[in-house]
Amino acid sequence: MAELDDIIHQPLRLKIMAALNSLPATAAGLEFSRLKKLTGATDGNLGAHIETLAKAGYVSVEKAFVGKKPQTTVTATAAGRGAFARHVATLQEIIAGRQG
Amino acid sequence: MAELDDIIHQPLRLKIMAALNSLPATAAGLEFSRLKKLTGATDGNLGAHIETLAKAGYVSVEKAFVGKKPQTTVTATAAGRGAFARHVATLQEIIAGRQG
DNA sequence: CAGAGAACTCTATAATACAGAGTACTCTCC
DNA sequence: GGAGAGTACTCTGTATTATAGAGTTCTCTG
Repeated sequence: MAELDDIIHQPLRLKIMAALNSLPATAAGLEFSRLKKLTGATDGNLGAHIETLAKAGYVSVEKAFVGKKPQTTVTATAAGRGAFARHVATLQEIIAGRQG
Repeated sequence: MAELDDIIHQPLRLKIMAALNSLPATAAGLEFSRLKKLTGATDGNLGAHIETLAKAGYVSVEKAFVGKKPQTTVTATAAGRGAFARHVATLQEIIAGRQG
């Protein structure tokens, strides 16, 4: 049976990747605060999971200042989009109950 | 954002539930050894996860003797089928990136 | 200066997952 | 009858992880 990607499988990270993936590849990404609202995660938790994804090379993180406030923007990398697509395909295979 | 079912989300348990769910509701279920082959899990691991699913009321476990060998058959309960269906729906919602 | 907002890092706890060893019972083969 | 294998565990130990929450740094506003 096909193997799931542990990095992506975690619920919060799955949500993050899905949210980023739903954007066109040319889009800028999502800001920290937007992801926080979408996922309902706490600051610390979200930051930790973004780091896990970044370490895996699935997202890139850009820090900038908007006005004088810090703003972190998270974008899915090509590798991240690929891994997400494969993960979803694997999920669908499992869900369909293809046995073998 | 919708919440995933922790019991079902674990990869091995997801595979078990998917395999059981792919059978018609009238079917007898799957034997321990068949599930072991399908999932690639070890005996102990598989037993433990079946117990977790059974405790949650998602599967029922029947022990019988076939010839003189013990045979354990695992069947999805109505609750289990419902929870699995909801879980899959939630997954699909997340994957589709519906934001909000 | 006090307070608030952004985006953390760090710490501590609690829950898992998983492998592997060991157990109990039964069958087959010599 | 004894050795070895198969089924389906239970138990133990380790290692990873998730998560909350506290504390930190910087900046702006009143």
